[in-house]
This record gives sequence, structure tokens and C-alpha cells, in this order.
Amino acid sequence: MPDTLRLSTFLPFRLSVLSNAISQRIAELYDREFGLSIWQWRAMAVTADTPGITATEIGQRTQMDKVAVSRAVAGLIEMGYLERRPSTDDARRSLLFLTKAGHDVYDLIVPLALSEEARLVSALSEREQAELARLMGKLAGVASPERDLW
Amino acid sequence: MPDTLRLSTFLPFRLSVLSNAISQRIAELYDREFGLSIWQWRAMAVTADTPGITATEIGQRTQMDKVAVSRAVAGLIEMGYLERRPSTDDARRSLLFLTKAGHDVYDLIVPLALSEEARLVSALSEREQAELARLMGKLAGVASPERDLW
DNA sequence: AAAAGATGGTTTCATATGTAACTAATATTG
DNA sequence: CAATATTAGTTACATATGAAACCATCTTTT
Repeated sequence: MPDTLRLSTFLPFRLSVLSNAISQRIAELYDREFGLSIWQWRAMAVTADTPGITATEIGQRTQMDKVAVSRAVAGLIEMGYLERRPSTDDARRSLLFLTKAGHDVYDLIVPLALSEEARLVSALSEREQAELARLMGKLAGVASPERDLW
Repeated sequence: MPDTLRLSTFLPFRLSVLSNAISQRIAELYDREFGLSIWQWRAMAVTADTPGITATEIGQRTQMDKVAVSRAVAGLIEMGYLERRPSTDDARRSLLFLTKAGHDVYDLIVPLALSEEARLVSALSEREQAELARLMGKLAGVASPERDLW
């Protein structure tokens, strides 16, 4: 058992640094261009994907806790990008939809996000990209056996 | 150009969720067992690796900003794990060393950290581990061309 | 060698985030 | 069907974090 540990080769550290570097770059993009936080962008993305989604479901799909979802949704509604409609079969929930303005912004962000991702993975061949996804999936299984990350 | 984007296959999102799941698990371990934050643990790790390191150097090695380093170091000193000695050739800096107590804690954490890492990568073969490290290195190069992440 | 600028590090202040308490509604139990 | 427990979501409070101002020292310029 070695008595020291080199941080720069320690997987949790490397992952964290890499992920933060990427997230920050993207967050700055969303914020600068559209005034959206990462959380708001994620809530928007799953709502675009699943119109009529509830706040709880957003939380599950994005791995945000319910407070974060509540705040993100509140912000999006205030900006006029999201609309809340009461659920007919459960008055506690509401169903969320993108507004026209929300769709417009979403349609502007998607290409930006995808091109940023493309820039990122451009260093990797198709095979490497697939391999990375596969390895991350395996790690996710071990990291959070209890909850299904995706 | 697709008009929607599936978050669950979007690399920055997947990386972020995976990394956070891992970091949180580890953070909770350090905190519960030793009352250390992740930042404090990182500062401790690089100080163990390089006795006499300065705060600025800790920042470079851990990718923390100087405020975070300042706070982490202050906490470690207060707990009696770190010691500050004035630099002879520049009175602005101080040189940092683990105390005896700091070494003791460090020696307890290292095996825990390594075994948690081992548990994590146990899902991967040797080859896959090496491949993952290689792919992450490539991504890091694109993600932060300006600064050298490791 | 005085003035101006840069650097190491801390403190202040404003914002972000997480935990726990709370409200309202639904589901379950006896 | 009343009492209790659970769930959806929000609010309040306490802590964490980051940006900018700051102090002290060192470096560069003139």
C-alpha cells in the first residue's frame, strides 16, 4: 500500500476537473447568450423532449433535487420560456410546457450545444467516442448502483 | 440539424452527472470520517506530495482558485493538520507542511481513497482503465487548451 | 531610488446551493 | 370515512462559493 497518492492520476479528481472545465465553459455560453443557468437549460431540454412533464420528473431526468428544479422552473416561467398548466388528475402537480418564446430560445441553443459537444469530441474518433460512452456507463453503474443515472 | 437534444446522451451532461455522483460519495466519506471537505483533502494531498508547497502552487495543482485554497488551508491549519512557515526569499508566500497529526490523517485517508477508486474502476479491465485515462486526457486537451489540467 | 505595476494571499460582499420546515393535496389505514 | 401517512412543490434559513476589493511585499521602470 503506497503511502502517497498522486492527485493527478486519481480518477475521481481527474473526472471532476475535466467535467468542471467542460461545464463551466458551456455554462458561460448559455448564460452569456441567453441568461440561462445550467439548471435552467437542463430543465428546458427535458421539457422540450417531453412536453407536459412534471417538476418531479424533471428532477429524475436531470438528477437535480426538487429545490433546484423548483427554482429553475420558476426562473424559466418568469422569463416567459415555460408555462405551467394544472394537472387534471392531481392538483398538486402541474404540467410544464415550453412557450413559443421558450421554443425559440431552445431552437437557438440546441445547435450551439451540439456544436460545442462536437468540438469537444472532435479529438476522438467515432470508435473512441463510443468506447468512452460505454466506459462511462460502466462507471455509472458502480458509482450509483442505487439510482439509475440514465 | 436535429431540433431536439437528448440530455441523457449529451456528453457534458453525462460527464457532469457521473462526476458529481462519484465526488459526492467520496466527499461524504472524507467528511464523515475526518471532517474534511474535498478541497481540504485535495490541498492536503498535494502538500503531502510536495512539502513546502505554496498556496499558489496548490491552486495550480488542484485547479482551485486562490480563495478556495486560502480557505482550505486556513481550515487545515486550524484543525492542526497543516503548518505554515515563512518563505525566506519572499515574505508574501508561506511554505506549507503537514504536521504530524496531518500525516496521521493522510495515512488513514489514502488507503480509503485508493480502495474507493479501486471499487469504482473494478468494473473496468486494465485495458479499459488505461483507455479511459487516455480518452479523458484527449478531452482535457480540447476542453481547456489554454491551461494544462494535469 | 521613487513611482508604478505585478504578485501572494486574505477579507468582504453578494449570490448560489442544500437542508429542513412547511403547505396543499392525495393515498392509505383502521 | 376520519385519522394518518405520503407526495408535489415552495419557502426559509444557514452555509458554500466566487468576484472584486484589499493589504503587504516584491519587481520593474524611469
